[in-house]
Amino acid sequence: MGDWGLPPALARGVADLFPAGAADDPDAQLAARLAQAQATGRPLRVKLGIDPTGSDIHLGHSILFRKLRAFQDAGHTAVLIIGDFTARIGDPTGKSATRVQLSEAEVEANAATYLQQLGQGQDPARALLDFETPGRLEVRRNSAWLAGLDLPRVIELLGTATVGQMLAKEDFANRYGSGTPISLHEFLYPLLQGYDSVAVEADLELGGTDQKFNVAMGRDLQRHFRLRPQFGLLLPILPGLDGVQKMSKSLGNTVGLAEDPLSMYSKLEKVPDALVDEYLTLLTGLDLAQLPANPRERQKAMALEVTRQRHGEAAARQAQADAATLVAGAAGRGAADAEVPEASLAAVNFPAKAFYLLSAVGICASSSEARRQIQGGGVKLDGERLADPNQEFATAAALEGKVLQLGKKTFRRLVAG
RNA sequence: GGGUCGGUGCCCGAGUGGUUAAUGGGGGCGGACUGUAAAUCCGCUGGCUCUGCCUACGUUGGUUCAAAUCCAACCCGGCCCA
Repeated sequence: MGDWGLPPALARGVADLFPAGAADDPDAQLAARLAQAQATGRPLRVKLGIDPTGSDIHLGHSILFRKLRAFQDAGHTAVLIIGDFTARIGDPTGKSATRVQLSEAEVEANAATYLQQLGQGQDPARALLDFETPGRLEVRRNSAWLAGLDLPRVIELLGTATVGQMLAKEDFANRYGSGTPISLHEFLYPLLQGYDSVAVEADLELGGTDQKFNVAMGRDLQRHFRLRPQFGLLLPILPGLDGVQKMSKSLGNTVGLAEDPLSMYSKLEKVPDALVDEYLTLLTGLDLAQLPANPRERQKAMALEVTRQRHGEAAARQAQADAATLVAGAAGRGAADAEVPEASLAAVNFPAKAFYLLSAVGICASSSEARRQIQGGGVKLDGERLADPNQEFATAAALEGKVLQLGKKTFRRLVAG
């Protein structure tokens, strides 16, 4: 990755930037366009679209928001597009199957959660985006212009792309090649995303590297509608905690922004060594050269910094200390001192057998699973291994205040209703 | 619309009348080891307050003492043809 002629805060972690033509051409070189914006006093409109298809934002998404924030801080306008309409089609990118379509209500609820997690109405010091400074943020919903498109307009859009172009797109090509169904409406998705760029008159669109096709489509459409085509600035796809696949909720390898400090820290401090520097680059502003060379120390530094961004210095330090205590195996007293999520005994009917307790308290997904975990030796109560799934607890009083542990990293302090 | 092949547990994928929650692999979880990791080894991987009872092989019916396995209709998909 070069510096692309951009200031460090904007250039950090960039995977691709296009077009990249003559250095002094503000239509072909982002650095030149930035200079032009500076000179004319007209900030750039930086577009980032998110489809509210899930309920949580995770670190994989956050790298895009961080970049958007960097543009805000440089004085530009972030145009955050809530894909409330496109979410109902589903972006076929990266999908091996047609996405399930969502209802309007689901989409709305997700959108609200997203904004909250991005920092709307939250402490500005920990907010991901700048919601405060006037002129730095526009939040738009694409149903505003997409829901009312009439058929002639849709046909016009469809006429700007060819089947060949669509099938050249990797995801479609794979699916077509392997005989997996592709619905026609999925071809519409890139066009609609591109049309968003037309509607908001974007100067620049941010996206993951997998968005190149869609971002390029935006340029084509803007040209078609006689607008100045946007730049595309692409960031790497953040690998998930497994270090192999991209971070994605459905793969269960995510760290959510809404997670508590302890679980955030403990997940991050054990990412594969090979990933640590990438996480540092994409998720923090730390100078890699200044960090200790020892991989374990780098993991900790990364985990601490990411947790700090979200939860503040004190909470992050506490999480680090707690994580050390918990994992040291001192589950008994040690864990009792640490910050352990609580689990209510209110829903438990006594007398309760051990396996039932585990599921009733929510630490295991089912009582059968709980039974297996106990039999597998993975469950401890106040540091003592439970051996018998059928062990009975007569009353809640006998359990209150104790810490139930599953494996090495799942703890629940039992509290009365 | 016609022909043909196919729809199995989180995923892939065996299984074609009868010990069975259903071979194997992946993934996941747990144990040992370790740097809280990786690699390796071991165990588990439908549900239920469970020494038993439920629900499962696209859907619905049917044939059988007995079906994921046979029959029918329907739904969904791939490919070829139109």
